[in-house]
Amino acid sequence: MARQVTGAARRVADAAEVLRDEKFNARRIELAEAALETLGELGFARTSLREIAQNSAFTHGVFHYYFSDKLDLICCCVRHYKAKCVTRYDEVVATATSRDELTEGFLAKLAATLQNEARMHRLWYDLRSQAMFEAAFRKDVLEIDKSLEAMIWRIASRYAELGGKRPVSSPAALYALFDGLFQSALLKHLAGDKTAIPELLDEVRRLLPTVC
Amino acid sequence: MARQVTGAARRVADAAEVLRDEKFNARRIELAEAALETLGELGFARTSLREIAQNSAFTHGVFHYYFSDKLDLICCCVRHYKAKCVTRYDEVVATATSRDELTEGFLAKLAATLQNEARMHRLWYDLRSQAMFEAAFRKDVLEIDKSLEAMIWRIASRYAELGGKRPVSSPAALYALFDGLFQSALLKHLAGDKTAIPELLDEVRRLLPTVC
DNA sequence: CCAGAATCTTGACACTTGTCAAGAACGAAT
DNA sequence: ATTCGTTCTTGACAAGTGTCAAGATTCTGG
Repeated sequence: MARQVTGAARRVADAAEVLRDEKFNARRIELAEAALETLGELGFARTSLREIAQNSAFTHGVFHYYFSDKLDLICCCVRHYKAKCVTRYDEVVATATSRDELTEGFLAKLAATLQNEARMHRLWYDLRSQAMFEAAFRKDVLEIDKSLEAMIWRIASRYAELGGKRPVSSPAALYALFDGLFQSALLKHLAGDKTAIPELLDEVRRLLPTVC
Repeated sequence: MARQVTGAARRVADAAEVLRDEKFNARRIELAEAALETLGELGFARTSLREIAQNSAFTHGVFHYYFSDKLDLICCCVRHYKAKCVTRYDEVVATATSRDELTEGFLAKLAATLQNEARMHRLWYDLRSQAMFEAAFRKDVLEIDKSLEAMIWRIASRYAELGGKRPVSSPAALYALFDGLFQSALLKHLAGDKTAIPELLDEVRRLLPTVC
């Protein structure tokens, strides 16, 4: 009987703890999201915790309550960023019923991303470069890179399938190609080059049928 | 007569000034080279002028005598880095007399670069990312990117020529592909992945005949 | 309603940063 | 040898950094 009571109490306590953990985690993500704003604006090198706090509804002390240090915060940002990114094209892949439809859906999303989320993406490239110096970032970055590669591979596979073919190169090479093109277009776009986006689209439109 | 004297004096003075300028510039490059050491070690975000000075034979004040500010120094570093980089494969292109020879020469240089100059190259990717945030870097970075694209194109053209073919894709796409592969391999290599280099070589060996 | 825990604010700390200026050391022309 | 312009060193400055701890505030279970 006593054991049952303690068992029940334990369960209640556990549930409470889970709830607290969830709340804690939700807050972490809120903070990470706020941090991503400033990081996307200034880049890793120029972003300080106080700057992040000032551009958000929080005070700089809160960040140390929820994160052990700055790296911890930024790792959380990177991980959170991932979840948003890697499913970007999945709807297009799922709904397209022809090669043309897939192409146009892909290109449209590509252009929109470059246009509207340039800051988030330059941050991604920044952090991926940081991972070459800072070991703490590597695990997460490599994982995201893998997810992005898989994402591109899903598009290419579907595209090939719709044409009754198979992709002619490896997932790694395909990802390298598209990522390289995107990165280059992003830089040009940020530099004010109006032709960057249409040229990327042309290039991809030309490339797709030759690689899949 | 007086005019001739002043003319001669002017010429002497000019020569002296040119000499001083050259010396000044040589010093700038020395300093830039020293800075590149530390930048390659720590990355842009973590490198301070004092750190650069401490890892070199100079004191931190000298840098302000030769450069107007930190950005000026780093721009000089980037520009200097370029000169070293863009001719890396030219000898191979010039001397190879068959597709195999070109392939093996290219792959050997690729592997050596990844092995021995990883720090310089991660710095390049770091600075290219910085250019997405800092407008002052963009001009130089875009220019270097163009030079690297041309370098890759020279290899591909020669490779195609040796097989009596023509490259099947644009210079931009080819550069994106190889740069993307290199960047990914570099990150894996720095993360301690022993297979990164051989896998890159395999990939490139497989790719070359299909793109040219 | 109240005690104790969770959450948040504030201000301080030790340290690093880029920049600059005063002057020392040096070199070359007179 | 002296003088003058170049080159370099040193030390200081203000601003900004991550981190932390003491206390205020808010939330919550009893």
